[in-house]
Amino acid sequence: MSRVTIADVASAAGVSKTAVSFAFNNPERLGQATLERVLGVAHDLGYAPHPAARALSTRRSGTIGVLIPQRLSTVFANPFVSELIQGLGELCEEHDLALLLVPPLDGSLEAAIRHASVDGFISLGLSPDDRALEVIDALGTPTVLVDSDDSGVHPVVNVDDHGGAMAAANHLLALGHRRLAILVLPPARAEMAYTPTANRRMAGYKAAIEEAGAPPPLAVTAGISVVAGMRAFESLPSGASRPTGLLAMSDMAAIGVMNAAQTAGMRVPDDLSVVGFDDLPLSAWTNPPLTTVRQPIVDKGRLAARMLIERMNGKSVGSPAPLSTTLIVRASTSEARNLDLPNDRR
Amino acid sequence: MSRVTIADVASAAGVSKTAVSFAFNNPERLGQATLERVLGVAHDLGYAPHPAARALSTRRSGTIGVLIPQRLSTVFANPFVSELIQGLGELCEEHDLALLLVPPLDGSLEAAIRHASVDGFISLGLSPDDRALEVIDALGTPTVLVDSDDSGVHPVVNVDDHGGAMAAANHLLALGHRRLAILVLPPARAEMAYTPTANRRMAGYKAAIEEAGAPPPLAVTAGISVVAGMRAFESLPSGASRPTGLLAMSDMAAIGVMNAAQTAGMRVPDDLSVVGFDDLPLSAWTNPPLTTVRQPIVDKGRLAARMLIERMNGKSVGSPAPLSTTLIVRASTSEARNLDLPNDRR
DNA sequence: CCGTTTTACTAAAGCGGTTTATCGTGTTTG
DNA sequence: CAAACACGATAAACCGCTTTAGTAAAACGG
Repeated sequence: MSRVTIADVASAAGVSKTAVSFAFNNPERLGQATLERVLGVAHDLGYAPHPAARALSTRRSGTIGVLIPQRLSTVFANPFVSELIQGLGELCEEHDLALLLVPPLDGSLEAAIRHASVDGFISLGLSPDDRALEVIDALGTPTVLVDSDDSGVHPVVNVDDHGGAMAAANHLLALGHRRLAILVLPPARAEMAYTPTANRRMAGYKAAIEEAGAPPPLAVTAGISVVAGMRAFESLPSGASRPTGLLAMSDMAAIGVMNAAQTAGMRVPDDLSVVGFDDLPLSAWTNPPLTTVRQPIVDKGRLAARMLIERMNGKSVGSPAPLSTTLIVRASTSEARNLDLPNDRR
Repeated sequence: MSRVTIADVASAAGVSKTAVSFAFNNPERLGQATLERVLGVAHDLGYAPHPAARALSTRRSGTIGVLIPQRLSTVFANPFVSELIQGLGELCEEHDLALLLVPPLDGSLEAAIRHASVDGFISLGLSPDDRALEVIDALGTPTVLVDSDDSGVHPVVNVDDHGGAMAAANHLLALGHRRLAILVLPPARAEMAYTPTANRRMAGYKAAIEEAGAPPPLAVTAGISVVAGMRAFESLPSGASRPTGLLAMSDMAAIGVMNAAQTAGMRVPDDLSVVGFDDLPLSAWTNPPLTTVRQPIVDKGRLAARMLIERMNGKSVGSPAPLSTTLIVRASTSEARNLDLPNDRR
């Protein structure tokens, strides 16, 4: 039982393949009577154009691809991606597009890109000089970068990471914290440099810390997951040099830190103040509710999709201004109490 | 600047298109020398086979589709889907498959199915007599149903909803609760009946309640989101007939109820005990941590993908036994205190 | 009533690959 | 030395659809 093709419909309706095709794509070129007959026959036979054949012919697949730099199981453990997809999805549905998740193929994102039948790509967290983007350029597929740097070749959607990070650090500094630790986002792909996002946030944290004249912070790389945050907490120094304030570049890691700290008998925020980044929906319900930097993730997805669709339609679009971030103060931060620091000039 | 085709490579290497194709798909049919030359030229030119052309020719797209019965923005607000995708993703990566999200096209899931270029479908929460599945049958695309009923035509992956629901209800009943409310999952698609999952859970709740001789519960339909849970709480009766125990069919709705209850000045679990369903990762960190029924969502995704891949390879597979569910008791439930019920036979 | 448009429909050429059947060549075999 | 046989490479058909160019018939205009 093979699929019903356009030829089947054509012969059943006693017309040419062209007529059947016109019935769907160019109805005004057919007479009223034949149009109805063809449509009727097609419906009765359950005919649907073969997507690949159509894509080959029209050079359009009706699909946009989301480049996932890591394993799906890693990436989807972070609600960030779900949020982004909500935004992308809204636009996709509006424009009748499907969404293809493109994780590395056999470990190679480049290979995956070549195999993906899409009209455009959304890239997540890739540095603009990533090899994967060279492959895309060779293919000529329209692409919009999310969380990257603007190198001029592709439009980029970013948020104000620097400002958000500064706000987070300033918040802790204003509460009197001096010994700070930073949980740095891991590289998007193995053996690569830190992500552009991580660099900007780091710069923001450091700018605020330096400006306040506080000692340089401790930086630890932690994956974007609760368990990674828990592990990161273990690696923090204890005793007198123990940090009293922690700046996490992701809410997930921040939650992990709070968990691990509480398990270790510390109180949050009394013994350790924690600030996250993202403001995921769940961060409002953690215990204690997380102080964090809100970034408009869904908007980001919406905007990126809108820009990509415009690019796919031939319009050229530039990178918009970074979307703004806001510090959301909840209960995971409080005044530094034990100011018995060696380097404290009280 | 058009894409590099197989013909370009062929003429550049001074061979036929066939030779180039063989170089990639049937290397042993080419001489050592030509093979290397062709591969070299192809690499230099940055050649990659056009996915649609390849799909048309081989009748394989290297993609599996996930049927999303509602809008992406609705569905991805529920971490359940992320979890499932983690499971699906593991198998996809193992088998070099991409994942296509297939939400309704212009409101029609049937139309979306016809447009999707996939080798198989994973269906979420669709009743086995859903019209969308008829379209799939006409297409002959291998399909595995998740959270459905076994009608014999497609393999189904389920968890023990009935047992899990009974355990949840028995837990509340054992704590002395008698006035219970149930938050029912909404239909998968607008204007349709309740999902098979909802029916099984409902049956489980009711069986336990009847067996315990408690009064029939109040049932309210609530979407799978925090705000839906909050709204559902508002619609519950207050005063003397106010339920003391609430059985939610999803953790998200349960969290919404807890939030709304606390906002309304009630204490959880003292004034209202809440049991969820799913055991999402975040449910362990809510305030208070949620008592819920754990279902192995990632396993479910893995299993469904494994079965689908087998079906795609021509093997016929049957539906496995429902995966087991476990009651996870946390802090959102406690003994019923105010037993001043009208219909209580203390 | 004949030339010109319009209308309604079709033949055939792609789109870019894969695959079957075939064809020279040089090597082995009877 | 002719026949058989690998071996290496290719021509051409095919996958299922879109679309350009073109044709026959009907409508129109003078």
